Amino acid sequence: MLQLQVIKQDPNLIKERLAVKHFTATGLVDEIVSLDEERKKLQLESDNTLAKVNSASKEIGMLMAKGQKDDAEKRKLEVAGLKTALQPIADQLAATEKQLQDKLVLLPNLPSAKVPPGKTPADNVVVREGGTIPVLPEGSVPHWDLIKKYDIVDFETGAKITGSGFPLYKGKGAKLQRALVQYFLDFNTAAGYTEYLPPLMVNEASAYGTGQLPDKEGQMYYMPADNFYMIPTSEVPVTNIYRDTMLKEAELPIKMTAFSPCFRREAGSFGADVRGLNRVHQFDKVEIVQLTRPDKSEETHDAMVAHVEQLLQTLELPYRILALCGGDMSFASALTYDFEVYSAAQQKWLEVSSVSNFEAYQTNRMKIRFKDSDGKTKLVHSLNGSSWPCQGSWLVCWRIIRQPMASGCRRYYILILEGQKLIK
RNA sequence: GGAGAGGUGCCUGAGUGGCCGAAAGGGCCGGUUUGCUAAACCGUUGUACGAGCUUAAACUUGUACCGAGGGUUCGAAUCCCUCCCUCUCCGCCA
Repeated sequence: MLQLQVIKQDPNLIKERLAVKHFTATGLVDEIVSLDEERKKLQLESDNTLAKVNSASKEIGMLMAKGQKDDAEKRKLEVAGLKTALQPIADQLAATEKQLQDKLVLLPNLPSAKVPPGKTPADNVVVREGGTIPVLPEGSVPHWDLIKKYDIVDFETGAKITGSGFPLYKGKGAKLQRALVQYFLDFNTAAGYTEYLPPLMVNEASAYGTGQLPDKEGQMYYMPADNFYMIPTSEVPVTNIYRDTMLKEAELPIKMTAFSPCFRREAGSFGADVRGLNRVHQFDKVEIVQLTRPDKSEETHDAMVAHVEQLLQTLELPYRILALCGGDMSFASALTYDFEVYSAAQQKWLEVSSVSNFEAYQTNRMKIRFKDSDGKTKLVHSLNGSSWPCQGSWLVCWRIIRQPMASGCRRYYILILEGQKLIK
């Protein structure tokens, strides 16, 4: 969430910036400012009363020690009076704090200055393109048909075991999946990211920390018996590693990568978008996360975009990078670049990765801070990006099967054995 | 799931109702001493939200925080309740 300090500094600027995201409830900002004023007044009142209670209690202790029981009893009555008077103030203070908090979490992150204006995906701006769009031979079919033909992903059996949207990888399909995970993780660790294998369920505090709660509650699988959520991305457990932590400046930047299956209910999705592996309830993903100094997050974002771009280049996929416009960005993001790969068979661009800078929005919730060289405590910035969602792998799969570089398949198996770079 | 022992500051660890935001040791940082290093000695060393002063910082000051949340009490790290976590033993175990 946004820092209260920042909002108070220039409420009008906040309103202007939020307008870029087409966030219209700017009355919220005013409410927050006045709730905070209210909170301060109540706190002052409450603190002053408590101070009186504390000093009276100390006196009572001393009077008791001296044996002056009657005086002590008198003071006790006084304290009782103070506490009665305090009760409504304390209640009001707690209510005001809660209201303030509830309003604060409703404000999305401010878009960075780099965010292009616009409302819909059509307004996103292409930043760069790379690779060559292949010309498919006559009679080419999309991946969901190829998968069937080669019997490497079995949706029907997945649906039988669990339900629709839970693919069952089989034989070479399973092996390719494993090989790609290895390849992407190795690619990331070679760039200095520390590898993690996180828990696949998280508690409420973690889901709240990265902003999935309360925003995305209905989109996560929930285990009521233990109050756990299945992770929708490893960003959640990985970013939460440092929740409530005071970092040393020298520890920054922190670069983490993790593979995990991801679970999403995708409630409300339907139609062509959900065909094949385009959108499923369980998919595998390798994620990169960085925690940086605030003044470094912009260049870190560029570096992470370049990193994912290189990865796509090694796969020789036709890609483009989009700067998401204000209206298409996610709630918590300040700047998002999407990667799309062109599927010649589906004849459309498919999102394969998304690299976002959250600035202090997530870390403010999670209280991930560091001491700067001037001794000031500051929030770090958090960024993350997917370096591989399932779609990407199956576009690769398409290449392996359709293109003459059929040896590529073997190439990935070599990767499993050697754990090394992509061999050309 | 049952029984027991625990959870205190950066770390170890003391603290069973007031003088405890918290002993002691270690670490860290600053200083003195010193060819250098080490050692020794002195000092400092939490977070959050307020108030005062201030351009600001520094500083002074209030409140809260000893796993989390409630309760008892004039007063809680300390007593009671619930929950979470760690360790030991027993049970269960696809």
